[in-house]
Amino acid sequence: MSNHKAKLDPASISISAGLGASSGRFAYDGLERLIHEKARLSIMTSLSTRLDGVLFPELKDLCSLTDGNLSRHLQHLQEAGLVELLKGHKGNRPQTLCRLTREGRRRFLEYVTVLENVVADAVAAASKSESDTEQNPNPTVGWSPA
Amino acid sequence: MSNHKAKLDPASISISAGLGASSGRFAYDGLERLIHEKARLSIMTSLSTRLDGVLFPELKDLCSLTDGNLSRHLQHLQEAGLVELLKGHKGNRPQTLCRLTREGRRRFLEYVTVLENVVADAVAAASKSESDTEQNPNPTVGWSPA
DNA sequence: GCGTAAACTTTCCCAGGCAAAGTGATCGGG
DNA sequence: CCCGATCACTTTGCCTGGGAAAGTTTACGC
Repeated sequence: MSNHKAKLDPASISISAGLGASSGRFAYDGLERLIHEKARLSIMTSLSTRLDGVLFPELKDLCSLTDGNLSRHLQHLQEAGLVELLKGHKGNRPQTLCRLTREGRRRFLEYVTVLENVVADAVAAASKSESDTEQNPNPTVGWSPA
Repeated sequence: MSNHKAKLDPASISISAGLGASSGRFAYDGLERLIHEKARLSIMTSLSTRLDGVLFPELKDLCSLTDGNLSRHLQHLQEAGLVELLKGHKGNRPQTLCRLTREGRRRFLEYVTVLENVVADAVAAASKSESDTEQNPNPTVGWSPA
């Protein structure tokens, strides 16, 4: 009677059994930090809808960012080669046009693919739980609370 | 210096004219930091697929996190009331069962809804650009690079 | 009983996000 | 004309908080 040392309660792994749950099933390695950050995700999404570019002030509004933060994040993205900042002037005022680079577009699309997986996982879980019992007040059998 | 050309170029603002871009179209306010953070997003998604809860070690594998980081993030989520940590023991080893609270489930679902919007925006942009010209090497007419 | 391993917790460091201040040009008013 | 306001950014600085590493406690092997 090896009450200890036993594997996990079979019930608890049965769900993932079919998948042969690999090491990091929910690790989402592809969610690179550079894009994932909320402010930058805003920027990238905005720019992806406007491949011809967006001017700094408008982008600021679209993302609801302050001047400083937008500037900073754009620098990061530029250094990483995801966006290009075309600095010109209208009249004599500076006028920066922000645009995705080809690489930026590629990386963003990659990122979004992973996001789709996250959403898919979450939605699958949500729809499954609808048919399930909501929450089991008495989890894993034979498990003793403190 | 002596360089004054005080003439506004109407062409350069024409781009944004059509949309009447609302304040924060791509701000995604609903992406709360607490959940959005990659590691925590992993945790929340994992737990959402297993409402009966997941044991610490398995969760660690699912998310590919180190002990320390998982512990830390779980604490955050617990303090915020999104997860509950049921500490018991199997044999005499400590055994922590991690589970979404009802509130956690609600908030996660909310979050995912926003994520779906992000994905939808990105996908819409991607499909649109397929039919468009890829990238215009010569943007905004009448706009002068530095 | 001593080292190793499992199952966490705690501590520390520093990247980086956000806000506030700075810059430099242009416009408006008196 | 000169002073202040405004636009379009850039720079600086603080301080959160994420991640690695070290610490702790109990159990098992030899």
